[in-house]
Amino acid sequence: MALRPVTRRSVADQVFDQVLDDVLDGELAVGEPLPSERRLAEVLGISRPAVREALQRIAQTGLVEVRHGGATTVRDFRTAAGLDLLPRLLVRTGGLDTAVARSVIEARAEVGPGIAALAAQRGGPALAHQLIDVVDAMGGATDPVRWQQLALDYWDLLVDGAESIVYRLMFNSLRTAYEPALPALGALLAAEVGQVEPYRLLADAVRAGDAATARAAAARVLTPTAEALLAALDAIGDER
Amino acid sequence: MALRPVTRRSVADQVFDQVLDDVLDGELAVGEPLPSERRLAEVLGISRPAVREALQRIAQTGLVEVRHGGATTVRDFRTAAGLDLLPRLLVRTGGLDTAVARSVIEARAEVGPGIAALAAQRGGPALAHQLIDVVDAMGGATDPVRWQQLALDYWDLLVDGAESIVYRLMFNSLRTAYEPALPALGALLAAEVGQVEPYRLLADAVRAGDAATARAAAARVLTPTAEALLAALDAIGDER
DNA sequence: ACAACCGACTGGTCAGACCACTTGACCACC
DNA sequence: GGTGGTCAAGTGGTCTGACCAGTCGGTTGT
Repeated sequence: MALRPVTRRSVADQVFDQVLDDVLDGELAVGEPLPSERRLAEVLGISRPAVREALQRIAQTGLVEVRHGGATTVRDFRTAAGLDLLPRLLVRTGGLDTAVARSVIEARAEVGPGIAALAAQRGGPALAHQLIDVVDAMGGATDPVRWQQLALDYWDLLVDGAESIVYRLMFNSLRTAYEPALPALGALLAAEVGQVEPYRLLADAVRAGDAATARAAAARVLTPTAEALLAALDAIGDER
Repeated sequence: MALRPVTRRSVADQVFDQVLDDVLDGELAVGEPLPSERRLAEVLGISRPAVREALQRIAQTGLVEVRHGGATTVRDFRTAAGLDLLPRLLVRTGGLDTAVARSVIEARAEVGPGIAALAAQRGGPALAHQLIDVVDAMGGATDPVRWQQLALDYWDLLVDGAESIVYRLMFNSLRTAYEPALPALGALLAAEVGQVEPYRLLADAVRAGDAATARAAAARVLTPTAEALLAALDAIGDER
């Protein structure tokens, strides 16, 4: 018996999603005014405070601009949106946006080594010890999803060791986008299960405080996954 | 007579800032419940809808968790916050957080070359032409702030050329944090004004589609600024 | 032609009420 | 001792209707 928590979504949540999707899909052109709060409330059959909560949250993400006395207008998300929008761009209208997914994989492969280098400079043996603990756990994992979660834990430690708030925040944003997709991705990444050596080598480089080696080792950790995922995305693209 | 635009901040805005600061400063411990909406409204002397708008916006950033029927609790921003929070972390309680600033500079120097490499692969001569236009404009600029704004425009083009939504969003977040500080930083970066050669070399590498050269050229573009800023931060740290 | 004005419309705020949900205490039962 | 039922208090969710505070565009008077 597989029970799932029931989801109860608030009215404001639904408005938030609906308007956000319309903005991202381009149904509302950039610069175009949204209907007034009163009108939205009437059309949607809800109260104005509920509409306002949704609009204020959207304004918080930077996708619309609310001006007292004037109309609320749509902004260009390519210049206005921040990394927090990534999860919503990655999975849209039910499906996975392959262009966004490619971009995530690229960024992961590009930024990861830099994090590893910083962690090697700053983490020291204490960090290496924690990393090895995770690697040992990975050695015992057989489920691909479980494996990937441990890999995320590994990177979490690495990001901590880098002692960089910017990388920490980047990682959080990427993880938020990446983690929900894990179950769906599990099968694709089954081949990687058991390949602990690259992770161990990276931990060794961290212990030695060798930034250059850590950078190279991180690349070897990330490349297989990146290639597997990009190949899978190509396959999806072909069958369409 | 130097007049500045008057700032009219809405009640909800003020509550938003106040609660956010309390969370970031750790005055509200992680896991701790916030006062109830009714209580907050009473204490602050405002209406409940105004409080709600503020809390919902904070929840949107991930810093608190609102549960129907239960208390609203504080989350750990180190694991819950995304890159959008960066501007608020960079300038806090009036001053610049030097640790955050260091991190921004580091990340900029680390991520920039990757963007340049992608742009070289994908941008081609068309992008290079646009870049050269900006470089020419930089050649005529004498004001440090103006110079830095042109440099941002240059990077904006490069990010466009990289055709990566993730880098685009990262850049937006970093720019949002960086740009407001520009006037204050202007003087520190005066020495860089006129050094257009690195920018021109990078544009050439983009025209040639040479990713490796572009990567190296980007490093040469970024390093002087990074070193100047880090030195300035050291000076600030010393005088305290 | 121009400036001042004014009305219609927009977002901002308030008050008070009721609904939906969580929590914890208490109690009856097995 | 553990189970489940019940209930009250407190919390967030929503609604209504009103008024305040800005913006905008047309009208009016010069």
